Amino acid sequence: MPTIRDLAREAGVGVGTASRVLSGHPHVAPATRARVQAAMERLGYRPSRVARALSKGRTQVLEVLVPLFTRYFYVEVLRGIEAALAATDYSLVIRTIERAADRDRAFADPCPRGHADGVLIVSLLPTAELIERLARAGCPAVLVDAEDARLPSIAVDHAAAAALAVHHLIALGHRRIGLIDHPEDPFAPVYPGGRYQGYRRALVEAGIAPRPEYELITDFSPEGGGAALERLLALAEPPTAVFVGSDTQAIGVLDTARRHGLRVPDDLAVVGYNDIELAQYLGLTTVRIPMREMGRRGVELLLTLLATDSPPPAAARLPAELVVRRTCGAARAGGAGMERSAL
Amino acid sequence: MPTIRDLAREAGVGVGTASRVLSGHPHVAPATRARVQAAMERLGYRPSRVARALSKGRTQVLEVLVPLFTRYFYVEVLRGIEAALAATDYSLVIRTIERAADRDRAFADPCPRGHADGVLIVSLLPTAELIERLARAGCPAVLVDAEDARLPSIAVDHAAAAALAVHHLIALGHRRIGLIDHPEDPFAPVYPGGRYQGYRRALVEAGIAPRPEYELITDFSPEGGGAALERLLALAEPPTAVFVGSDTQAIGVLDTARRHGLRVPDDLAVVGYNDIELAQYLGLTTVRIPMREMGRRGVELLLTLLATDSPPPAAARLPAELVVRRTCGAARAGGAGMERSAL
DNA sequence: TTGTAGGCGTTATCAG
DNA sequence: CTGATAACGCCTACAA
Repeated sequence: MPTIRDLAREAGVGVGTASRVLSGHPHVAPATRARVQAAMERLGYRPSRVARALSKGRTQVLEVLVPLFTRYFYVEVLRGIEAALAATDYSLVIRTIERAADRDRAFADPCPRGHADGVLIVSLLPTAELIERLARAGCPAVLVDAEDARLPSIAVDHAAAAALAVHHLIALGHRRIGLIDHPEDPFAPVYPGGRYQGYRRALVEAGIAPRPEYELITDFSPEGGGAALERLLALAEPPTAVFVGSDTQAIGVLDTARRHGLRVPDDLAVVGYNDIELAQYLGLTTVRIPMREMGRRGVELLLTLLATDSPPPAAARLPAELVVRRTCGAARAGGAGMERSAL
Repeated sequence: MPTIRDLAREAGVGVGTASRVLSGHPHVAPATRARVQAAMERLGYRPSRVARALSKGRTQVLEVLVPLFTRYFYVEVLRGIEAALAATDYSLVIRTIERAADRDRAFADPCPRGHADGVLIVSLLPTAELIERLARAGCPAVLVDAEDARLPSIAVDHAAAAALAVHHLIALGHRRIGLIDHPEDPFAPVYPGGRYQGYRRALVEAGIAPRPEYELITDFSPEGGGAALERLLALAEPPTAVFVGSDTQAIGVLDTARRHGLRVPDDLAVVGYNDIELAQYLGLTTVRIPMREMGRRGVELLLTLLATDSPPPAAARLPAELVVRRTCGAARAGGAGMERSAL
């Protein structure tokens, strides 16, 4: 592999000049520039990113810390990040945190001496130690789908989003509304009980007394959702509607309802959470969380921090949105699209 | 940020010694090693990855080129890659190729002068130019879900996998079998018509004459699948079974069938392709493609190339597997699990 | 076993 | 406008 020295020799110029044309510096004679470019072509020369990084103190790499690669939610966030980065010349290194040990390892040394100019922390709560370390290393970081007063962030008010769903069910006349939720990831208690709080708040605001037996926490899976519904149906006075903390669990809820001969939404109204792709094919009414948007905005914020000398730390909250489909019983009369019929 | 020089001074040793304990070199006196480690602790010293990379000529970074971040298939492959890498101290930089232009840009400069020690190319066919460039740069590369004689690869025989599905339908007594497939990604014609070939081959082997009007190519989406089925149903003699080139399209097929009052599998048997997570909840019979496994094996192969001096180029083919569920009409009598009932 | 010096490929500084 | 030359932080002989 030719180095910049080879390039300079080939072009008959000094390395300084060669470097200048590489970096697109202005003060180079057009003729000289052309000579160097021709030499580049001949040699098939490509500058070394690492050498450049060492010299400039910038790697042109952003790192993202994200839990559970597989989950649709995170993939969508990543997608937003990726899209926002495509236009820039930053590379993206992704680090998945699946176990608490991973978290500690990743948090032990983020960009500091590492290879990244900045970090995007998704749905994870940084430890005080990490924050301190980042600050000391002058490594900008932004939180996505998480909040901490010490760091800029792009988040969603999950309590408000959940309340949206429950208010909707109340408006449809339901008084007995169950909650089927999933536990927060143990190592990522980003919004402890956010949805639960929103659920409770909505009930209270409507003057409905919460019933503890209606509030269930189960696995983040269709099976988990189905099992929870079984328990609700076994009650002396089962709910007439359920708010499910994830569309994934809602799949199991719908399935179990159908197996019990319950008509959705007539016998049981169901509202999910997240608005995964599948939701529309199930006709699932759900709360749309702006996943890609959060990723995109997170990148924008981080790039701003990177560019600006005086980092303006900010905390933005994106709105969630209720998507009304078939399973809540409030579908608009018209438009019998595919979304109305899958279950 | 302290450098290795600060560390050496703090520990009262030379930089050489400091470097040796950092790299875990053997010839260091235990007492000296302890002193250096204590100094590391005090200073909160972290070695610079870029400096090390420049010096050693190794970045400890692997790059993966993958089309369409969003697609379940690729996410699964990435997941396999990620899992295999978690145990190592390699980082992963992901580059998504969404447009032909992206492809050219990424192919223009892979690891060569870049920041990666090796490349994983997923479901993409490298140009001759890229292969040549990789070779010249001594940058190992492996193909995942793609094949090229000049590069080691981990792939699946999509024609054989498709034949698996069609043979199954034939064995169930079907003679009129339709094909609903999606176009290969225009810039990634990895297995041109692989599924189509398998479909045709299976028919021919069973002595069934192919009917061109049964062979449809539509969008990679549920809507695309649904629309295709509409066309098949409009035929004078509609098929009694369809093999669908992706589970995503099969979702639309099932939905459309139901809307037409067709019972699946009695009136129409359906077999999908890929075995996405949702397939089990739809009771969809499908062909399981070992997505994660391909990713994992790809990494293993690449790491071997990286470690070995004499790169043993290999080409492995992983077997696909038919997953029999409800939509083909061959479900086993027992076990009425959730998978049997979602539609 | 340990310290010193040279080099990895660029960029930035500073004379010319 | 251009050409040397000193960093950048680390690793690896080589010498002690």
